[in-house]
Amino acid sequence: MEYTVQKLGQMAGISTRTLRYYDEIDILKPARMNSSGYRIYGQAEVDRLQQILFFRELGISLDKIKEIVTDPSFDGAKALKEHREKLLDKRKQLDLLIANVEKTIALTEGRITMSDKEKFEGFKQKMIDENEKKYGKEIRDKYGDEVVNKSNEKVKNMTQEQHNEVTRLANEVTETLAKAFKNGDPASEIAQKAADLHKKWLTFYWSEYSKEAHAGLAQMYVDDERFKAYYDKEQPGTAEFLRDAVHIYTGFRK
Amino acid sequence: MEYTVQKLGQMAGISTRTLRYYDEIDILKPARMNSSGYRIYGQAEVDRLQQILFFRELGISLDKIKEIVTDPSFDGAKALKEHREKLLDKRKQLDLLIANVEKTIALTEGRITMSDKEKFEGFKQKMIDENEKKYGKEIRDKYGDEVVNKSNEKVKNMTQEQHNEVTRLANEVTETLAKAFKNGDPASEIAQKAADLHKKWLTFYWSEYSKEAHAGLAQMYVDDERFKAYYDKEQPGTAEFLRDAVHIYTGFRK
DNA sequence: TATTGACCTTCACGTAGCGTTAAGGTGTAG
DNA sequence: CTACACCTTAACGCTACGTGAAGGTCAATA
Repeated sequence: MEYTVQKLGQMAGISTRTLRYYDEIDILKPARMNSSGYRIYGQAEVDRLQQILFFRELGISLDKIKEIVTDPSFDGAKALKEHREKLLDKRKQLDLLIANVEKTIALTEGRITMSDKEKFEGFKQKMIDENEKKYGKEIRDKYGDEVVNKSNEKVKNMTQEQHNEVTRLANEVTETLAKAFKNGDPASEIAQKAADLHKKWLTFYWSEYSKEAHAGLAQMYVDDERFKAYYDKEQPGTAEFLRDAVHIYTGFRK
Repeated sequence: MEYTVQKLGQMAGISTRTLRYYDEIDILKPARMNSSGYRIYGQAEVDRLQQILFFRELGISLDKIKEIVTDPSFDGAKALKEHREKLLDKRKQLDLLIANVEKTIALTEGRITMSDKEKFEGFKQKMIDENEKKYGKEIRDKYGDEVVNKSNEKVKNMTQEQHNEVTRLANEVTETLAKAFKNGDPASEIAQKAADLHKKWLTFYWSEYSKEAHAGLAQMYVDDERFKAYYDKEQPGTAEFLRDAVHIYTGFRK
């Protein structure tokens, strides 16, 4: 079977421009050109393109892909591992970014009061770091130990406050869940509220929240006897009920 | 105080090129030019630059930043929220990518046997999706329901196997932890092994693992009575011990 | 057979946010 | 007077293509 740019592109779900570009950078050359200068691809090129697209989906640069697909002795596994490290770093960065953006939103929305603001030790630390970088010792001489000490103190306060809040939330989850369980529908409004409270409670412990992780944790409550017993102690079946509610809440489908 | 490009750049930790670029795109103009055409910045420009760099660190494009810092009535909070959504999408993508890269590594390393390969329903589904996209109905007519059914069956097997494995791991965590607790040092080799096993156990429930989340969960074991009791039921203090071991394991410092 | 319309080709500019020469003027210390 | 550090503008480079523009090719149809 032979293909022109457009046919191959349609098959692979990529543009003709991309194919010409891959030709240009010597990553995928057509099998031959016909008499009119059209690019003609054969089966071997289709296979190679699949490889290329596979690696591309892993976010690997075309340069690396070129090495992988042209040199058969190239250590693809090693490249993949290095790539994984880069991805993990990237995610770490991204998580920090998200946390900072969320804190900023909270600040601008005024959801956090003035005294609360100071609780963002990390945020403040970041500010301090930045200031240090920008103004060197000037600022440190001016505020120095005072700021650091005050800040540490606030962290202690926050921990105390957080603990109160998290305990309150945990109770609320239990209560709401018990009520919801009585009507028996995990999709009901009150059951969904329980799932939402559960999420809020969770976010005190998780630096980042993801629906997948939340759904996974809910499943864990059922799978692990130790946790299951806790949720079931008042009314057997509550663990499953919470799991179902959370799965609906997170949009998770088995 | 007045600054030339280099002085301001050093203060802010950015290059002179960046400052000229910001001038070029009208995001930060110097206060004035001196007789030789040098850029001279004043205090107002320093403040503005700080704002710019702040938003830049949040990963916001210079275009958006321009809107934010030039138009004081611009809804910065809204922009931030939109930006947050983009970041969250990005992280979702990234998580998928990482999962796939890790699966691919496992495959190429042969850590997964042939029969195990088929357990990657998600992976296989991805392959199927790709094939569908590439070859349309051809492939579905050919393999169609057969593949789907077989695949679903495998998932069930996997779930069963996973459950066995996770139960085994949970026991191993408990045993190792009990042994480690006797010598009392959360930094000891055996305590760290317990933390490692705990991580392995966790990864059955979390689609992504992060040290922060792991450390957070460990803290949760202590803070929440319901969980604390489980860990402490054999030997009081085990929950704290596990938390300390995990915090050391993850390199988490309070 | 001429025309239409869908296909193909090669340039070549645009994207974001600067890094990096290159070529040349300015400021100041010795 | 000469170094040498600083400043300027101009312009290409980076990724992985998208998006025309200008023009040739192919198959079907009037």
